[in-house]
Amino acid sequence: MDSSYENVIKNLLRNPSSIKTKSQAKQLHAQIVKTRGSRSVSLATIILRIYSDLNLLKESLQVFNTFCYVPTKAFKSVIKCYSCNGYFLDSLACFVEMRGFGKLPGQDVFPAVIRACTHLKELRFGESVHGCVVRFGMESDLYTGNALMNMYAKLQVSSHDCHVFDKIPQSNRFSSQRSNLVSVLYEETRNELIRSEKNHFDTLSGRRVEKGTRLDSVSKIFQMMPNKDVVSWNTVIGGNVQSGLYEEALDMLREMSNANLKPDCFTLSSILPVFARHVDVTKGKEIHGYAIRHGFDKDEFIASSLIDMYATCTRVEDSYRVFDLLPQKDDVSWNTIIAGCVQNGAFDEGLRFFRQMLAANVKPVEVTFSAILPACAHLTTLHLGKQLHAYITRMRFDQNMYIASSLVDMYAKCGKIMTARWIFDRMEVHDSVSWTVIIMGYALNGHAREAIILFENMERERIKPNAVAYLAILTACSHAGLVDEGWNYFTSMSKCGVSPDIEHYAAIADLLGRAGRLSEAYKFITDMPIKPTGGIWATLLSACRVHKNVDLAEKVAKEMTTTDPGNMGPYLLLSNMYSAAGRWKDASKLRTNMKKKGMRKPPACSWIEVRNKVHGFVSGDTSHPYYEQIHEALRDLYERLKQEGYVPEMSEALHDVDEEQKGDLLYTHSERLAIAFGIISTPAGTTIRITKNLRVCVDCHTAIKFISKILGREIIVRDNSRFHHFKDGNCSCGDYW
DNA sequence: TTAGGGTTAG
Repeated sequence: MDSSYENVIKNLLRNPSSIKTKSQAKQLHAQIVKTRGSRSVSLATIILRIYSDLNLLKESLQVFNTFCYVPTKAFKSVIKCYSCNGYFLDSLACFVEMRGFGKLPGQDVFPAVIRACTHLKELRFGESVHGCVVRFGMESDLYTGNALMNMYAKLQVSSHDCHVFDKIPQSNRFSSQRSNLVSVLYEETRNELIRSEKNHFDTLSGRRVEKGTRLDSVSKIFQMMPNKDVVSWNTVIGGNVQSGLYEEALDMLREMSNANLKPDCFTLSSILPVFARHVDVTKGKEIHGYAIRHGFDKDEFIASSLIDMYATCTRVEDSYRVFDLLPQKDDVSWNTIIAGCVQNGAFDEGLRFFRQMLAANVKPVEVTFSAILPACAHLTTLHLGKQLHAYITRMRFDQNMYIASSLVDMYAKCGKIMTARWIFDRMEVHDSVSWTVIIMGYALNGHAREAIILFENMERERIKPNAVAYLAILTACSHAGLVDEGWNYFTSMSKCGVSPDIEHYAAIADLLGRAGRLSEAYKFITDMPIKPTGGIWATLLSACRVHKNVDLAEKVAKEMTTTDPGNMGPYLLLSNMYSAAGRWKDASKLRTNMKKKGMRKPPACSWIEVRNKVHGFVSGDTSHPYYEQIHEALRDLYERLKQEGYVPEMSEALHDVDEEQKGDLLYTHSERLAIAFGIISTPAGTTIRITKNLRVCVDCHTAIKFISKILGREIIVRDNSRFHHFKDGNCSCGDYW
C-alpha cells in the first residue's frame, strides 16, 4: 500500500465524523481488516463508533461481539446505537453490563440511557440513573438535563408506574432470541444497581424524588441547569401541557420569549393543544399565522396539531384546508383529519378520508380504527364495521381498549347486541367507557334488566360510574318504564359525587312521562335547578302524544316555542296530536303558521344495507331502480296485513283528507319502502335492519309489528332516538318512543 | 435531548 493511501486511512481514523455513509464506513472497515487484521482493540473501537454514529446497529454489534475485553468507549457506542434504534431494553442491559464491569459512564452516554428509561416507562431505573448522573457530577450537562426533564415529564403523566418486566411495550423491537438473555442479565443486575445508585443519589443530593412530585423534579432540574436551549424550554412547556397545566405552559412560553429564544416547530405543536382544549380558536389562529410566517405550516407535526385544534373548536372546514395544503401526509395527519370529521358528526367525510388514506397506501394503525369505528356506529354501516373488525383481529388490535370499546359500541348501535356482548366479555380489562358502551347498548336495544345487572357488576369491579354511565342506566330504566329503579339511580348520583346535568334530568322527565305521570313530569321540569332546554320539553311532549293529553301538550309546546323558537318539533308533534284528536282546523292553523315562519319539515329518510350497499329511501320516493317491485311488494303486504287484522292508524296523517288518500300516504313512508326492499332482496327469515332519520310514525310502528309476525322475520329499526326490535308482532320499545 | 392523532353522551 502506498504511503499516501495509508495517510488517508490515518486521517479518517483520526477524524471519524468525516465518514458520512454506510458504504464509506464499510470500505474503511474492510481496508483496516485487510491491512492490519482485526486484533486491534483501539481500531475496532473507532470503527464501532463510526457505525454507531451512523445508527448502523447490525454492523455495530458485529464489531462489538469481537471484543474479549470491551473498552468503555465501545460500550458507550453500543448503548447509544441500541437506544437510537429503539432497542431500549438492550440499551439498558448494556449499560448495566458496563456498570457491572465498574466502568465510568460519561455525559455522552446518559442521554441515550435516560431516553431508554423514558420509553420503557422505567421510572425507578431512571431515578437510579439520575443518581448516577449526580454522583459523577454531570448534572450541568445540557443534553443530560434535557433528557432527565423529559423523562420526569413523561412518566409523571402516566397514573401508575409500569415496569418493564410487568409489561414489555410492543414498540420495543428487540429479537425474541436475544430478549431472554437480556432479560436475565437485566433482572440480575437491575435491583442491585437501583439500590446502589439510588443510595448515592439520596445522600449526595439530599433530595428524594417522590411519586406525584415529578413535575417539580422537572422544574428543579430546569432551574438548576446552567445552560438552557430551546429543547429545554420545549420539554418543560410540553410537560406542562401533558399534565393539563395550560396556564403554566403559556407562562413558560412568554418567559421563553423574554429569554430571547424563538419558538420552533416543537414549541408550536406542543402549545397548540392548549388552544384546542380551551376552544380558543382566535389564539390558535394566531399560532397558525406565526407558523405560516416562519414556514412551519408544512411541518406534519404542526399541521396535525392545527387540524386537531380547528376540529376541536368545531371549525372542521379549517381542518380540511390545513390538511389539503399539507404536501406530505403521514399516518397521524390522516388519523387527525378522520377523527376531526367523526367527532364533528361528518361521518361520510370521515369514511371518505379513510378510503383515501388506504388509497394513498398509508397503513392504518390502532388510532385509525378507534377514530373511524364511531362513524360506522352512527351510520349503522354494519358491513364496513365487520370488515374493519376482521382487519383489527388480523392485526391483533382487538385488546386495545379504545378499539374494543368502539367495536362494542358499533355492534350495539347496529342492533347486534349479542356480538357486542361477546366482544365485551372477551376484553381483558374494562374501564368506565367500555362498561358504559355495553350498558348503553343494552339500554338502546331495550334490555333494561341486563343493563342494570351490568351496572351493578361495574360497581362491584370498583369502576366508578361517571356521568355518562349514569345516563346509560337512566336511559335503560326510562326505556323499560322502571320508574323506581331510575329514580333511585338518579338520587344516588349526587351521593357518588356525580352531579346530574340536563341529560340526566331529561332521562327522569322521560321516565315519568313514559309512565303516564305527566303532571309530575311537568312539575319536575319546572322545578329543576337547570333551565329546561327544548329537548327536555320535547321529551314531555312526546309523552303527551303517547298518553293523548292534548291540553298539557299545548302548554308544553308553548314553553318550547319560547325557549327554542326556531325548533319546529313542537309544531309538528302538536299538529299530529290535533289531527289524531280530529281537531283538523287547529292542525291546519298550526301548519299555516309554520309555513309563514318559513319552517319546512326535513324529508323523512330511511336506509338499508343489502349486499354491502346502502340503499336510501325518501318518503314517497319512486326513483329506486326496483321501485316497481317494491311497490308491488308493498301492495301484497298491505293485503296480507289487512287479513291479519291490521287497520291503518290514520291519526297521525298530516292532512285532513279522505281515508283512501291517507292510506296512500302511509304506505309510501320511507321505512316501509326500505323494509319492502329488504323483503324482496334478502332470503326469507333474514333479519332486516333499517335506520331512519326521524321518529317512526305510529302507523308504521303498528304495521311493522304485523310484518314481523306474518313474515316470521326480525325487523330492527333504529330511528333518531332508539332501537325498535320487532319480533313476533311485538316491539322492544313497548310502544313508547 | 424536545413535538402531533383514538372509545361512551335519550
